[in-house]
Amino acid sequence: MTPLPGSGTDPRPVSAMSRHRATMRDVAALAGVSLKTVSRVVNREPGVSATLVQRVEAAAAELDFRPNLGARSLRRADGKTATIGLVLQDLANPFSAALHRAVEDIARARGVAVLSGSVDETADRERELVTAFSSRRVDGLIIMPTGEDHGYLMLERRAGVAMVFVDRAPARLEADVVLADNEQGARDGVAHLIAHGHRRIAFLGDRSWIATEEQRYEGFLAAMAEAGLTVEPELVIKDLDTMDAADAAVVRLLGLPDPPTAIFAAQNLVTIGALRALRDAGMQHQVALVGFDDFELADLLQPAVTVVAQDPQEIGHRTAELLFARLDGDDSPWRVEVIATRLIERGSGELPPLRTPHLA
Amino acid sequence: MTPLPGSGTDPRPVSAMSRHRATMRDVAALAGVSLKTVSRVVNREPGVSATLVQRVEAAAAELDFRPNLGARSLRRADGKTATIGLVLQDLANPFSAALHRAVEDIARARGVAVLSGSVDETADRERELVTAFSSRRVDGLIIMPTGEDHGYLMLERRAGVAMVFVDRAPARLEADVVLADNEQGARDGVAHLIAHGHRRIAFLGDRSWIATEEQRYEGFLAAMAEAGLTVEPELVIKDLDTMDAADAAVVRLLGLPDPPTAIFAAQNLVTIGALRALRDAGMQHQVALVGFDDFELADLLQPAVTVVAQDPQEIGHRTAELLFARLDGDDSPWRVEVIATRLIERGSGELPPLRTPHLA
DNA sequence: TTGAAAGCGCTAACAA
DNA sequence: TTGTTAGCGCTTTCAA
Repeated sequence: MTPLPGSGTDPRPVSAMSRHRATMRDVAALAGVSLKTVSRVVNREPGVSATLVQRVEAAAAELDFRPNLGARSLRRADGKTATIGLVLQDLANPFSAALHRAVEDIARARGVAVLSGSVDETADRERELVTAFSSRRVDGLIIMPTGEDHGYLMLERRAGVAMVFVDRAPARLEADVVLADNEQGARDGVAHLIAHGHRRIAFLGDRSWIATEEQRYEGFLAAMAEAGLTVEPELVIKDLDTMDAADAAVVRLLGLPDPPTAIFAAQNLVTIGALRALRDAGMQHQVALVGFDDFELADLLQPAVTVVAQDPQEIGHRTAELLFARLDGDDSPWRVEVIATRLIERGSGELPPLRTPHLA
Repeated sequence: MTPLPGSGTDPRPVSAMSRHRATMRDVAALAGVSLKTVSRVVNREPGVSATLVQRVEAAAAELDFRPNLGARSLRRADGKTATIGLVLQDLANPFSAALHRAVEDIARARGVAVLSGSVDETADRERELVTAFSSRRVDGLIIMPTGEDHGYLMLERRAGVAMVFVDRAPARLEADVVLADNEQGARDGVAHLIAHGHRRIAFLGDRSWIATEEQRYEGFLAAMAEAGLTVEPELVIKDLDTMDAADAAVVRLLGLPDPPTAIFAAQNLVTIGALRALRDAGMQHQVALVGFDDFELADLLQPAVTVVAQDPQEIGHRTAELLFARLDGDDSPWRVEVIATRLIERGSGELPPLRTPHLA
């Protein structure tokens, strides 16, 4: 038996050892068995005598053997890499980060690793990421989609890659989706403002081609219609793609001859931008506000902020579970799973309408 | 030339096509060239005639060829997978999430994908994650370390895996590290409170075995010593591992016969827990507070919260750049890069000391 | 229960 | 400029 690099019988000092990673061959040689026996032990296949199992395991430990999953998936019949890809809009966004963590927890329990990346609402980057993951032969994809045509994913699907969409439905592609009940959530939030006496309610939205935004706007319209209220075009401001844009929009609203008495902010960052504007104008106790999506410290502000909360953890768990069900062979028809939202009353949404000067 | 699955000449409907991914062999056959020529074109090696380049590219596009990076790295001399592993404490934590995004941006520019995972301050999970990444043959590792012995990473290093630590230095291992200037930052924050007249300053810290916590505590001690102030043991509370624990600690402090006039909160969640307790006690305008690490909405609270801000984006960029420098062959001695912190005065840290009843 | 041989998709080394 | 052959580390298939 020849001494192997890294083995205890290797007389060279650690620093002089070659950059060698032990392979199954090395382990087999040290244990005095065949390659296939090592493979059997490593994969816990039955039918190896206890003696050999022990000898192989000792040799593997001795050499710090780490099976090469790339080589394994290359050879295996199912080609599985035990890796999935997660395409998010922005890893640093709290909603995406919470979702990411939830997916990780489910994946980890199955020994699956997660590749992830940010798309920043750019269809090209979504394709780039999918390609990058695809070249690494991920078993499945979880995608928060951007853009108007996801037909390109048919290729991946045909190649046997499982996929589930999250937060938004894909365009032109039938597929599994897990999303929050955006329309109902927005409807609840706006109805809450109406119930507190508001009639002039402003709608502030993110980029309107994002499906969730569209659905939240629909919810706003539905709640207004249900109450027999007309929607004033001057109070609907969309395409607010930054906090500052939302801030500026609220400044504009407050300067109207007949300003809104309440604001429905349809997204995270839009809500925060609106909060800043109200605070800077000293109007945070005069104008009611309900935001879509909860955020840290909403309860510590004055007034505390009433929100329609999504449950990113639940959404992430359900998404990952659906993906793994597909990987396990579930071939039932495409499913759309809708996760309920929850209205959290904290104060800002319960402010009464302010009588505006010219109405007084 | 036989029709290949997925090719335009394949008469079968899409739904009936086999789950086949085109390989270089398929592309070679369709283009009527050898395997090696396809390899050359795919890898943009020089010395292929324009005609063949075009023919190969057309065939590759036709078949939706995606090179298998796993197979490539298996065969290549350098064994590179164009994938790195990122070990964080918690993907959902805003600091970790911002760092993650910064690393992603640098990696993406180089065509490198990022595997990531959460450790939750558990040494075992750190090892598990490193093993999982190692089995997938990542080229490099970025680790936010936990635990008291990182000697086990010598194996990875010996196998040629580059590694850089972030946020904290590893234990018992010489290695590259990028971290915030925790001691100086804490010192600045506490000195700021002292400059505003405070003498009885409480220190609230996270789990004390975390290196950053230790350093921040050292900074606290240094600032106190520099001002000739004695540290009251009853005002030092460590090992606050949740927001609620921090909240409870502040409740306890406020109930002391001689409560502190100022609080230095050495970590993110600790700061928020302290804020809640002060607000619930109605003392947020009476007790000064400086927190370590900035957070969204700190400027919107009343009073707005003075913090020692880290720069997670800068930290992430520098870390990734250092890792890639190592992967590019930089073999200079281990480096410790310290990123400066910045004191942001917003109000809570500038409150004057409250005269306590028994001193009045 | 164990092992030998072939080959997954790709690139290195060499040949034409 | 293009192609042939071998083999990366592993699992499959088949034989002993």
